[in-house]
Amino acid sequence: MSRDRDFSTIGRALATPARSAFLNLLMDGTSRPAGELAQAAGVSASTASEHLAILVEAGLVTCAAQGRRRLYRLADASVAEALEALGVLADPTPVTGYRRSRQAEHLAAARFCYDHLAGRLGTALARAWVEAGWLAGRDVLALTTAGEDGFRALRVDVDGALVARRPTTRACPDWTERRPHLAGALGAAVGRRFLEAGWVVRHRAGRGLAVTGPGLAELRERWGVSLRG
Amino acid sequence: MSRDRDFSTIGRALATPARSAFLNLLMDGTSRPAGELAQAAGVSASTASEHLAILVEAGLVTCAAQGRRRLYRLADASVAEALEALGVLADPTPVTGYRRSRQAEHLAAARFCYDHLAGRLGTALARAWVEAGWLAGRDVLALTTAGEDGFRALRVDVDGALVARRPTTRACPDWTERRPHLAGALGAAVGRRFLEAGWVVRHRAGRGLAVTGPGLAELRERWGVSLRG
DNA sequence: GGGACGCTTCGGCCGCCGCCGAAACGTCGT
DNA sequence: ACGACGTTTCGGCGGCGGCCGAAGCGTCCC
Repeated sequence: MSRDRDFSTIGRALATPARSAFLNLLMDGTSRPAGELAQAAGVSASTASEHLAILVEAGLVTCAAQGRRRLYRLADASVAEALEALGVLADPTPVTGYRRSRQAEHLAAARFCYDHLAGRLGTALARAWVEAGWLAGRDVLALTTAGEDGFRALRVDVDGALVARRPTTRACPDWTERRPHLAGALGAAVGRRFLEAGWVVRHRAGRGLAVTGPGLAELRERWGVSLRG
Repeated sequence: MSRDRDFSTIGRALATPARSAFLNLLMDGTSRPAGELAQAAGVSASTASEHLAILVEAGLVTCAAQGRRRLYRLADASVAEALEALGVLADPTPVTGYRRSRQAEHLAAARFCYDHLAGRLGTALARAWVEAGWLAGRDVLALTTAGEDGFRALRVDVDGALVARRPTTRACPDWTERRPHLAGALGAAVGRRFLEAGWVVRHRAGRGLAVTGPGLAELRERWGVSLRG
């Protein structure tokens, strides 16, 4: 069975709560220093370092030195996709402590899922773009010709997304909402454009996104998108 | 971070070569007794029983008693999808022994990927159906209106696939070919139809498919599909 | 250059887990 | 009813791996 895949090595890499926590923290596509990951996961710096080495060894995470810090991030979009698929199977971890609620609410509103918009913002946009005829297939989110023009008008790099090596569009299951949001090369291009235009801003330390005033008004006017829970 | 997913429990479930081998054996959607899995993975019956209990506990496989035997199978299509996504990251296990070559060749030609056709057969069909205009998007495989009629003419249950809870179509990365094959509700409907019509037959003990004479001729005539490597 | 800082490496401890054989349990066939 | 068979449970062994503190290494800052 030379076609068999070895799930055990990757499985081992995922198999501890600390490493799972690290991956969750990195799933928004950000780069984070080892110390921050250690503190967030509640392990000592030395333990975190060992865990991170294992994740790098497994090819799930890459490390970039920046001065005396080392920044870790997911290795690849395919890693994020695999973790998303696994997340569909995994139960959400129980809420620990009441301080989480505001934070969780914040994340549910708008966040990045590796390189594309997720949360209520991501799913609402996907829904709106399907209704506008820009994307076809409620659960497929295929780009239509109308969508090509529409996204171009938003100054999203549609042409780059059309010739990218990975699929132009992909429906990514949103863990907090029940609906998919837009991923794939176009999803990433949309995310870049939203950041570049300042419609969303990455939250400093946290994982969420702030939606700026003009962006929020634009969203509500054009697509009837509301971020109310 | 109540949105976090616990990858560690599922990771543990995947984290041994024996359990990885079991999942590989079950990825074609078949149900297999514990003893067969034990023998295939090269562990004792008692060890296999423990491993299978762990996989059941993790929700990855289910167990159905049949007489004095117990048949194990993947729990769900979402499990197969997650394993596919993980398989993209995982290296293929090294070929062990030359006897594998015929077997591997056999699997590369045609096999089931949980509930849909894969291997050269699956990817060639997907390509042909894109060229025929039945599916749109080389890497998306969205169903077109022409495709609805076409698949109906093949007596594939298109309408069931259109209203299924899961996406109608999904592009599933084929590990042996470089191209995607058709998955999702329609992929499963196509697989059922091919079995029902006798165009393909599940191989007795192995994981491959036999393509029957009439089916093969039909494939070649209608879609120019060849199974030659 | 000296000290603070971030990270990794090392050594040692402890617990978990994979492995097996033997025994128990339930089912099938005669 | 009895033995054969498939599977699970149990007990015990051995090794891997997660955890930490201390020490080592490189970088930044005054």
